[in-house]
Amino acid sequence: MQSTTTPDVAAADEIAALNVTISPVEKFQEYLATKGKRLTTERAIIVEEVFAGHDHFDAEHLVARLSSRKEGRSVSRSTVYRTLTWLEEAGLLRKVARTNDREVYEHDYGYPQHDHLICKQCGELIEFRNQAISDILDQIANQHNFRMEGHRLEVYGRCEKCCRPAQRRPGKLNMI
Amino acid sequence: MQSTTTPDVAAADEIAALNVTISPVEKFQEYLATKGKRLTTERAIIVEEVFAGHDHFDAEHLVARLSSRKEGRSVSRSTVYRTLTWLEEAGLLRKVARTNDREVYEHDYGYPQHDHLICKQCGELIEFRNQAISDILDQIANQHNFRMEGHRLEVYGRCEKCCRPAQRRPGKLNMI
DNA sequence: GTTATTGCAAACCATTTGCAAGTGT
DNA sequence: ACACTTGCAAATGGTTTGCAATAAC
Repeated sequence: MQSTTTPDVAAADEIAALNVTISPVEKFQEYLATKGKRLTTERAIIVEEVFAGHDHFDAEHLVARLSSRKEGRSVSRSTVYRTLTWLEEAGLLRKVARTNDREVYEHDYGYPQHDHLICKQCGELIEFRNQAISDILDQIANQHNFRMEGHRLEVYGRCEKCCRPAQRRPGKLNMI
Repeated sequence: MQSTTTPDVAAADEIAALNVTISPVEKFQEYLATKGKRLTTERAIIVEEVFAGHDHFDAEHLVARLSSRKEGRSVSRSTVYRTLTWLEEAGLLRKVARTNDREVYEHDYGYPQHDHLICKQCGELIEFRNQAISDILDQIANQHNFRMEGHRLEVYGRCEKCCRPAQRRPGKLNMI
């Protein structure tokens, strides 16, 4: 998993408040149907694994967790990649960053809109939410007669820990 | 080159107004010096080529323009890639998007801060500037004791042309 | 003369794809 | 039966890197 700072408690409440009427699997099922595709065992397994927590993750993480599972069927790398693509199209996931040359995904269904501060040193993703930015983007898109479908905002820099001149070993997991 | 919509005329004025005291090459030279690196002929050629216009471009574009030049020395693919990395670190360029699996660069020196609307259908990059967003980001970074060094905001969707139901052949250059 | 740099070709590596065997309806 | 899927292994393709020859100071 990606090291992650989860937002404040208020966020958790809001998540609960979101009117998630159907489960991720059902939602995916629904999307697949519109494309004449099927909800196979493998696809269901992947969706369940992905929505078991709400951490950020990349394809490799998923492959690692699914390709060697003891209980139940295991899922191949190709299928993971193929399914991630459908999940993104279905609006269940979105790519939010690129770390260590890998696309990082996170939930886009049943989870409030937000963006990230990304630490160049330790790679930590810090979530933040800001309605004003979304509003401004709507407005800008309108001005340009642009039909906005989504956005990706990555703020780069150094996180609090990595800024403090070496005390108790700041993170130095990845990146330069 | 990348298909690009240049900002309004006011922007051009503002560019001129920016107090660019030293040329990109000099600025690069300066940075290289701090790293004990040298400003070689190849590096100068690359910087000049890159700052000849202010279009968006990717490594491949540059390689194409520089590896087969008749006049003057030609520059190899490796050197182009290596130099792009230094130029980014030097603050002369920044990566603004990823199109067709390639990183897209643009000037970050002598050019006002802005972001882009990216058409998923034709790949066009439409620039827009908005001070409010920058201000909000400053504020958010502060709240998290995050030392912001830059950001990358990509707004995805369909551009005006590609939204209009097929009249005079909308762009369909790349992407899906 | 050192030390950094270039160019070439080979290596990398995340992601994609062809294809034969398998599965859902 | 028929179309969609899977898994494997091989291919892709942008980017990086090892290394011997070359250039900058």
